[in-house]
Amino acid sequence: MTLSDTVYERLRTDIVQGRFPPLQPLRLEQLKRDYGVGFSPLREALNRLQGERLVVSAAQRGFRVRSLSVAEMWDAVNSRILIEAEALRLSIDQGGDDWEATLVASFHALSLIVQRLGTGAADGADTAALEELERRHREFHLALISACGSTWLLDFAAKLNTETERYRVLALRCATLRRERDVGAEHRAILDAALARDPERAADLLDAHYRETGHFLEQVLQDAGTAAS
Amino acid sequence: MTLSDTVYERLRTDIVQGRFPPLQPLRLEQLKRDYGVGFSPLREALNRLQGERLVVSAAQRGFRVRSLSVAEMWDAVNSRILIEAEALRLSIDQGGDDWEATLVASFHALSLIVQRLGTGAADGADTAALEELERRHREFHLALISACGSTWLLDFAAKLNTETERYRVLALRCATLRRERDVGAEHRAILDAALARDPERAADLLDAHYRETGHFLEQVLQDAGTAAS
DNA sequence: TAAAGAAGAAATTTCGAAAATCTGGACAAA
DNA sequence: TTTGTCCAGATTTTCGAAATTTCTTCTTTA
Repeated sequence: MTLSDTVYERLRTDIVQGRFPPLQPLRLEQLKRDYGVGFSPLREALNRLQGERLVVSAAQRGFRVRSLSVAEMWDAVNSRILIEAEALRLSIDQGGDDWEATLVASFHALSLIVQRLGTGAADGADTAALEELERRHREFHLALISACGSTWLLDFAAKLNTETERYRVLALRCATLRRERDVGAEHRAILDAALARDPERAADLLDAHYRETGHFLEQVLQDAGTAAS
Repeated sequence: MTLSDTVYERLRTDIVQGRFPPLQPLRLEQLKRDYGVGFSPLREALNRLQGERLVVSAAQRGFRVRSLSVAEMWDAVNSRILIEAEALRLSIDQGGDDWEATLVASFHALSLIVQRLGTGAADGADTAALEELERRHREFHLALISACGSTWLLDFAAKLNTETERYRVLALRCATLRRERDVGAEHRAILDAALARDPERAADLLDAHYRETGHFLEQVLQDAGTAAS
């Protein structure tokens, strides 16, 4: 693990977590001090983040955090539906026993932490638990498509996941309203369809799941926007 | 335009054109001499190329050109079909007069150079003309999907295009057999379906076009493989 | 002979200084 | 007032040396 890799991951999470506001210039001198590294690993990390579309750069003008908007959120959500629905169909077609095993396991791990958070401490307070929730959520959705056999689709899905994660984090920050629908039930339905080897039903459920999440995020962002203005 | 950008583009074309054999380590000292630049712009360019999956890297072990294989080619082709077919449907739905204009224009430009190459000089000799053909071919396919309104789909399509270009270049290098089918007619059929605003027919034709190209590339690669062994 | 280890060579990675470029403001000219 | 130019400070970008790690080769040992 090189310094570049470390800085890359730290910058990545800091951007996804919204530590740097969108469109804010990322000053190298400041990052140098904050992360305690030289220019080289910083610039290498930023160049990689550009490929993931987390930052944008203009020649001689350095790097900025990429913007956020409702329109861009829907672009990411729709693209994600297209790619993950197909990857899920392929996984259902090609996945073996080991795939089913990791699928059930990751769903169970997700259910456990959802239950714990639902019954346990106050919501929003325990950031560590929320990060663990996000991690297991990502693991479950990754497990669904992990047997698709396409490195490109998995690559694209990962990029779109981090992109949409930026919006989920933002929603958690400024969400006063609670989520009405039962996301756990949606996950279970997708799992059931996958285990039943029904590609079309599974893909449709995944589509609806992401679309619902998109509507939820849109509502939160708009409420936050009007509340802020 | 910074030095990093220049080096990035040069490395990119050199890799796509097959100047560096797949899996060969890219020695920084040698690249430094070849391109006449320091370490910094080189490493920045390589980090960006990693995001496009043209090179791979291992910690403390530098960069290598990514491998080529028939299986990976089909992965890229199938992913490309999924993404560009959807982008084409969206373009047909949302494209205006200006879209149709650039579409017709880019098709015409492509037809011109195809005609010139067909009747003109010996095939394979004029590399400049072949590069221009490749450029216009890319322009036409980009024009088809340019009105889709999704930055993510356009981004993915661009990456997959350069990936498949690696195989097209390879095929041009070692192809002794000539291509039987009329690619120009396929392009015209796609153009007609797009102008007729028939999304399903256009998507199906695009699908068949890329699939056919995939079969062609597979055959060339296998022939080259058996001929070499 | 095979395996393990050490020394030397080669390559990558990182750092900070230096060069190149941009930004904003002061000042002059129209 | 507006427009254009030039300078100083700030910032990005590039370079080559130094530090770190990996690879190679030779030697030793069982």
